[in-house]
Amino acid sequence: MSIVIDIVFETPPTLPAAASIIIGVAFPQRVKMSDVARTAGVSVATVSKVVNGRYGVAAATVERVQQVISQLGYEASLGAQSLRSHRTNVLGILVAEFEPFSTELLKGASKEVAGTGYQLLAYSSGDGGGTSIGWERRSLARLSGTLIDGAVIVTPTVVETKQDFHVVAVDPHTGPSGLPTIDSDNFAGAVLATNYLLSLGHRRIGHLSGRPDLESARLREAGFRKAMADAGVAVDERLVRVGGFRVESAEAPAFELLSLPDRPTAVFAGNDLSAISTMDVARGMGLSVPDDLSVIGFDNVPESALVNPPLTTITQPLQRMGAEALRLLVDLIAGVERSTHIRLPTELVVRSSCRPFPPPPRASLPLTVRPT
Amino acid sequence: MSIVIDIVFETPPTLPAAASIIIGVAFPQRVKMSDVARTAGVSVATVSKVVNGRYGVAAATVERVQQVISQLGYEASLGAQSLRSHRTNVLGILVAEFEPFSTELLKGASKEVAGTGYQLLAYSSGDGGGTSIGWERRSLARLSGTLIDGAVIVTPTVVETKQDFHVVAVDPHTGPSGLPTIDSDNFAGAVLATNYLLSLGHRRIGHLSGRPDLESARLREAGFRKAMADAGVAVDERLVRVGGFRVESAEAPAFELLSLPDRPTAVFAGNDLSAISTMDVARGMGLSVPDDLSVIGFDNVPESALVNPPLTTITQPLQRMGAEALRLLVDLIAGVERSTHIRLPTELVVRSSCRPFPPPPRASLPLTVRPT
DNA sequence: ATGAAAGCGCTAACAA
DNA sequence: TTGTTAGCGCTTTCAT
Repeated sequence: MSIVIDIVFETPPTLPAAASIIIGVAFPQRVKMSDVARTAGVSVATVSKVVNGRYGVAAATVERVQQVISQLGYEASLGAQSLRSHRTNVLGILVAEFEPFSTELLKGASKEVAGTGYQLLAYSSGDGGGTSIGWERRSLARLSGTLIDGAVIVTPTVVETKQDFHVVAVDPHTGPSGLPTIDSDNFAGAVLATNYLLSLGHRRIGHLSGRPDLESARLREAGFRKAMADAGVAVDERLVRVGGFRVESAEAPAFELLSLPDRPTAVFAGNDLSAISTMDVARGMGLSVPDDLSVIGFDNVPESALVNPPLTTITQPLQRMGAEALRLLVDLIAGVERSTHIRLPTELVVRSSCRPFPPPPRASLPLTVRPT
Repeated sequence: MSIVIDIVFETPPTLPAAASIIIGVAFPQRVKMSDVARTAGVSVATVSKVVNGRYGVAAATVERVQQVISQLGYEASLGAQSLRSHRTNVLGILVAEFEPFSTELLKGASKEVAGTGYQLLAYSSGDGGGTSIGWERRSLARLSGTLIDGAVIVTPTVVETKQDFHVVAVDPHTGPSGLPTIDSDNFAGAVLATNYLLSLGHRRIGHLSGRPDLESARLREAGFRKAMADAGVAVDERLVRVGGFRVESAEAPAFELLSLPDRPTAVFAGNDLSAISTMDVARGMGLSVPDDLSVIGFDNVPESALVNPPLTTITQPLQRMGAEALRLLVDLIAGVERSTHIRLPTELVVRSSCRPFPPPPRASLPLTVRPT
C-alpha cells in the first residue's frame, strides 16, 4: 500500500510533467541547466552537449536548446562547471591585496588576455599587512584544481608547484626557483638610482631597504652598495635601515634616519611607497623635499607622480610585466616551448624630488608676471 | 554467485583499508578533504565539521584533524564548497575590464574589505571594447548562486536583480533603478568644470560627451549646458560631439572639433581618457596644450597626472566609491537597515592643461640660473 | 540522437 | 560523538 502512495508522489522521469512547465515559466531565481532542459523538453545531458558544442545532437535540437538558453538567459555556473570538468578558461591572478603595484600588473594582464579566449579572475587573500604568511599557498589551494586553469602569483614568498597546474610568479620574494618568473632588473635599477644621486653631488646617501627576505629588496640594496663602492663612497651603515615596502612600516626607520645628527642629504627608498612615506616624515619634521632632502623611489607606480613634489624614481614596466606574465602562462598551458624567465629593464624617471648637493646658489627670480 | 564476486571487489566502507594509507602518504596532487579524513582516520563528515567549526566533535578528534590539515596543507576548494553550501565569504567585483577607473575602485574596496571576514574576487568579462553588451548579466549569472555571496558591479548597463543575492552598482549607465547604487555628483562636477573654463575667459567651449545612453555622460553634458546657460553663453552645437569614454572612440570627434575653422579655445572632455585623447590629437595637429587649447577632464584617474601637461580635471573619489560600495554590500548581506543610494561629491583639480583666454601677454622671464 | 546514471569535492540531515 | 547518505549543478561514459 505504502508503495503505491510513493509512486504517486514521485514524478516518473519519463514524464516531464505539466507541473514542470509551470515552474519553468515563472522563474525569478538563477536559471540552471535543468531549467533549460525542462523548457526545451530534453535531458540535461543534451543541453550540456549543446552548451559545449559536442557532436551527436540533431541540428533541430541544437537550435531549439539554444533558443531556450538565450530566452532564459542561461549561463553555466563556474563553480559547478569547474568542479566536474577541471577546465574553465579562466586564469587567476593571485595577490595579497589590491594596491598600486598589483593593480598595474592587472591592467597589463587585462589587455593581454583579450583575444586569448580566457577570462581573468583576480583573487585577493585580503592579507595586506603580510601578517599571515602563506597566503599564496592558501589562495592557490583554494582555486586550483577547480575554478582556474592556471595562475599568476604576485610577489609570492614560496610556492610549491602542483602537478598539472601552471603557475607563473611575478617578482617572487625568493630568487629564481624552478618556477617560471617575470621580474625586472632590480640590481641595475638600484645602481641607476644611486648613480643619479651621486651625480647630483650627494655623498651621505641613506637607503631604506625592503625586508631582507625579499629577493627584490636584497638586489636593490646590493645595487646601492655596488654603485657606492664603484664611486669610492663608503656606505655609512647607520644610514641603511629596513623600511619594508609599505607606507606604515617605513615611517619609523625614516624618522630615525632623518633624526640623525648628521642626517643623509639624500635617501634611496626601496620602493615608491616607502619613498612617499619618507617625504611625509620629512615634511612632518619641517624638512623640505627636495631642498633639504632628496628622495628617490623605485617602481614608478602612478601614485609616485601624484605626490608633492612628484617623485623621482626608477620605473619598472609594471603593466608590461603583467602582460608578459599572462602570455607566459597562456603559453605554458598551451604547451609552447619557450623561455620561462623574463627580466625586464628598469629606467630612471626624473621628476622633482631630487636636487643637486650642495645646492646651487639660490637666485631670486624676478617675477614679472603673476597670473590671476 | 556473481553477487559474491561483487562483494569481494568492493571495499566495505567500514574498513579504511591499508591501501588507502599508502595513497595518503605519497600525494603530490591537490589534497582534498577525503585525504585529510583518511590520514586522520575519520570520515569526511567529521573533517567538514572541524573545518567549519561545528559542534559535536570530540576535542581530541578536532585536535588530530587540525594537525593533519596543517600538515597536509589542506584548503577547501572554493568551487566545491560554494556549490554545496551557497556561502563562501567571498565578495565579487565585476568589471568589463581592468582599466584605470575600475582598478581605483578595486583599491578602495580592497582596503575596506579588511576586517570584514570577506575575501575579494574581481572578475573581468574581458569585454573591453564594450562589444558584447550584457557582460554584467553573464558574469553575474556565472558567479552568483555559487562562488560569491554578493557583488559590486562597475558601470553596468542593466542588471536584473536576482532574489536572495545582493548586488550594488557603481556608476550605473542608467539612472537610479531600484538597485543600490554608488555614484558621484556628475552634474555638479560638470558645472564645476565648465565654470572653471568660463572663469578663465573661455567662451568657445567644446564638449566631448560620453555615449548618450550612459547616465553619467548625460549628467555631465547637462551640467555643461546648465553652466553655459547660467553664464549667458550660447552653446555652439557644432562644438558638442560624442566622444565615448575611451581613448580610441574620442580620437575622431576630437579631430573634427579641432579642425573646425573656428575651433574651440577650450574643451571639456567627458572623462580623463577622452581628455588625454584630445591632447594627443591636438599635439598631432601642432596645437599646444594649454597655449592653443585648454583641456579639462573628468574622473581624476592617476593617469591624468602622468600625461604632459598634467591634466586639469574633476575628481571623483574613486577609491572611496569602491570602499562605500563594498561597505554597502556587506551591510546589505548582513541585513543592516541603511540608505542604499550614495552620491559622493566632485571637486576641481587644477593642474596644467588650462590657461586663461585670451592669453596674458607672454613675459620673457630672464633666466638667471640654469641648473645642470 | 538521446537519456540515465555516476561522480567532481564538499556540506548537512539524519542514523547509529 | 561519529558516520552514512543524499545531493549542490554540471559533464561524461554508456545504454538505449
